[in-house]
Amino acid sequence: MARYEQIAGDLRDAIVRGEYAIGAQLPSEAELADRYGAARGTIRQAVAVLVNEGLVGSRQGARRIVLGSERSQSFAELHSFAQWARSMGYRASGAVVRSDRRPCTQSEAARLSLTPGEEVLTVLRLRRLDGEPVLLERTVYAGWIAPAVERLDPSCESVTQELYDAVGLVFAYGEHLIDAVAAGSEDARLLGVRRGSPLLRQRRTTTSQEGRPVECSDDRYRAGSVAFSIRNSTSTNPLVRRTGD
Amino acid sequence: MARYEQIAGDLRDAIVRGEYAIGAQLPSEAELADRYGAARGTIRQAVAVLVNEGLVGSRQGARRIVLGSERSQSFAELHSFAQWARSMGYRASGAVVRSDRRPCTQSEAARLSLTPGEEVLTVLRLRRLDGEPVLLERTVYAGWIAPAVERLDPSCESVTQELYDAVGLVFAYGEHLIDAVAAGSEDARLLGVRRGSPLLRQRRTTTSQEGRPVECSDDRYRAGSVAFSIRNSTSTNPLVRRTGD
DNA sequence: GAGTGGTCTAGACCACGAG
DNA sequence: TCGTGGTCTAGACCACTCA
Repeated sequence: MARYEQIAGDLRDAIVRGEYAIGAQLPSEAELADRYGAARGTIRQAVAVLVNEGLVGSRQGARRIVLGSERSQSFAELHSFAQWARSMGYRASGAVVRSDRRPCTQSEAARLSLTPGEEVLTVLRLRRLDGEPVLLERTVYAGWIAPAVERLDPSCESVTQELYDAVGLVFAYGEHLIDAVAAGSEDARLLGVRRGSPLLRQRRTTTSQEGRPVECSDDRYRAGSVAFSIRNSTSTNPLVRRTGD
Repeated sequence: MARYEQIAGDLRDAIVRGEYAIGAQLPSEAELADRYGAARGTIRQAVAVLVNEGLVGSRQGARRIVLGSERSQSFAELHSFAQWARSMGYRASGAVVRSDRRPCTQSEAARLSLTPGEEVLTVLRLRRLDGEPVLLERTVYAGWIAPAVERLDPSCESVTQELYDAVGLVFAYGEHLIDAVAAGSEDARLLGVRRGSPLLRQRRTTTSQEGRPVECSDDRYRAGSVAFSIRNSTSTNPLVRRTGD
């Protein structure tokens, strides 16, 4: 592990332990450099990690301050519902409801960098948390990955994990659009809610390490089962409002 | 403007103009350093901006690649509905429906770093986009900022802007919890939707530059009016799933 | 093995904040 | 005014990817 990661971890632990209260000042860069025997650049890199996590606030001229003390999830595995569930202590399961090959639409072609009409694989998957249905995924896979997806166990726990094991595919980058929709009749039936009741929708496009679009998906969570959490600051802001589209 | 910001802007423009296609490689750091006459560190800082925006992907050992080409919003003003609306070409308006002082609850005390029972100001505000009601804000302000909030014009366009002008307060940091809920009867009446219809809810806590909690709010968007957009990668991941709470 | 990005150092100057 | 974080440089070594 890199030196700056160790230092970041050390500082994070101190914050989580409550050694620095919320609103309290962190030591200056010079002092930290001294304490850890590292160059100022390394210290800055370490503190930048905490700033990105939203635990620490930073402004030119003033000492850095502690903003929060809650340890967030390990971020590395957002795309895997199963891995997230496990880390939260839930038992995740899933089942393929339907699976079809068909030519892609215009908009799918654009989102997956395909030529219109090229074949894609669509999969409807129901995901459960401790047996409770919470998520309905309507996923469109690019044709080139379709065979590997079709070979998967329909009730496998983690598609992400299985695809990595099978063909070394890593879901590296994602774009997400989050809004609320009313449950359609199929949604309602499978998720066990009333038609028209609120669902949290996450439309995403996932890309491989090489920048190749792999899948796009319309995921619908039962209301009350899951929320998305984001931390930000005026300077670094991952969250963008968009008009519904 | 800093040198690295200029370079980042230059590269971003080139990507947006399509000079680098999606999936294409960016020039190496050495080449960019040469081209811009800057040190490698400065180039790295510039490229890091694009990586954070999700436009560019980066892995050790391989050339950086272009992931997307859509210009995201200027991020600096997330907390201001009005400023976001203006930048999107909409006309924002707002009106205070109700405003009350009362002792804070236990959970509000925790979220705003107050002592239980301390007085807070609660404001119910309806926000419109081009005249259409789209957002209902139920905001709880810490007592120390309440007087400034009460002096505001009830129909002022941007609370953020007005508070900055009036008392120099900057909303610097935020924590957000996003989920979907059914419209209650008050929600339905004010937003002009049916009771029980889906709303996108954003619960947030906002903090001043000094790390002092200012307000927490329950914001509900009419479905279809707005979506939240997020870009991420396996290494830098601002988005965290949480169980509904 | 060559090229590339990731880490780290040591030092400089500047812009901003707080007292 | 002085301490602090923000920017920038120049050079070094390492880990990784890819042909």
